Amino acid sequence: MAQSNPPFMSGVPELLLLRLLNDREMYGYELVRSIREVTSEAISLGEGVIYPVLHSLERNGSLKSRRKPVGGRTRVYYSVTRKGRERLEKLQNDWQRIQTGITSALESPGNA
Amino acid sequence: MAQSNPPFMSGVPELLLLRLLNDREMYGYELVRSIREVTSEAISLGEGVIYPVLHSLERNGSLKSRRKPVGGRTRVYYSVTRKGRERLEKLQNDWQRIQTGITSALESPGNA
DNA sequence: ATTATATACCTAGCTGTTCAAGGTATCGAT
DNA sequence: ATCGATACCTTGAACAGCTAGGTATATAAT
Repeated sequence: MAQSNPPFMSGVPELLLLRLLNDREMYGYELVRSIREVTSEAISLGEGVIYPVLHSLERNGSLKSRRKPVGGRTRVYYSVTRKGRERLEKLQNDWQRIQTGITSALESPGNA
Repeated sequence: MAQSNPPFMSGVPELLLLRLLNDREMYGYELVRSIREVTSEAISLGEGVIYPVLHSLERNGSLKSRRKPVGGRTRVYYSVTRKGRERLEKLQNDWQRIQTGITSALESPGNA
């Protein structure tokens, strides 16, 4: 037994990936750099994080992929499915909630 | 080797505890409920999370505790040390950074 | 009396996320 | 021919957080 819920603040990599891919299709290596850029270096997720998440998102039908040869190399481009868009919306709401929660917790003291 | 940096979004429980205790001393059980309240139920950390964090914060000198008997039971009140205040400041900055990073990542697309 | 609920402390053990560190292969530049 | 960048991937370990327990006292209900 003892089935564990995911840690309360996980799912952020997933959120970022879905958010970026919702604009346009991208490939893994590109996403790694892109996340660094759009977060102004605040968040840096390595390939060891990105690839597994992409694979699991594809497995559960949130993403679909197509292989595209580019100059000898092959890129795997991912794009968001309808299910992925639903997932994105949920994650965005979750994030909004906890973000707001923490912000209000950090605000000044018992000054009701 | 392979010494690992802490996961990029951890330390939030720590942050919340230090932040609350910076206003006034509190005891563990009280903090559990308090975190739920101040975050409008967005974040709910059980005793299994809170107590170990309190202990480790005390061990590294960020918190000090005093036992206080209240009607037969004994409460352990924690308060923030100078070192804890420094730690709080650091964690607040960290949080601010990643919070800002994610927010900007979630904003609209390539509309430069 | 006894059961139940709330308070108040704590720990052990699992598991999922994330991390570092590898490995493969192609390409362009030196 | 070697190097760095691109591009894909996986393995193994570390660690934070979760569930689920356990102890004990006080109070309220049965």
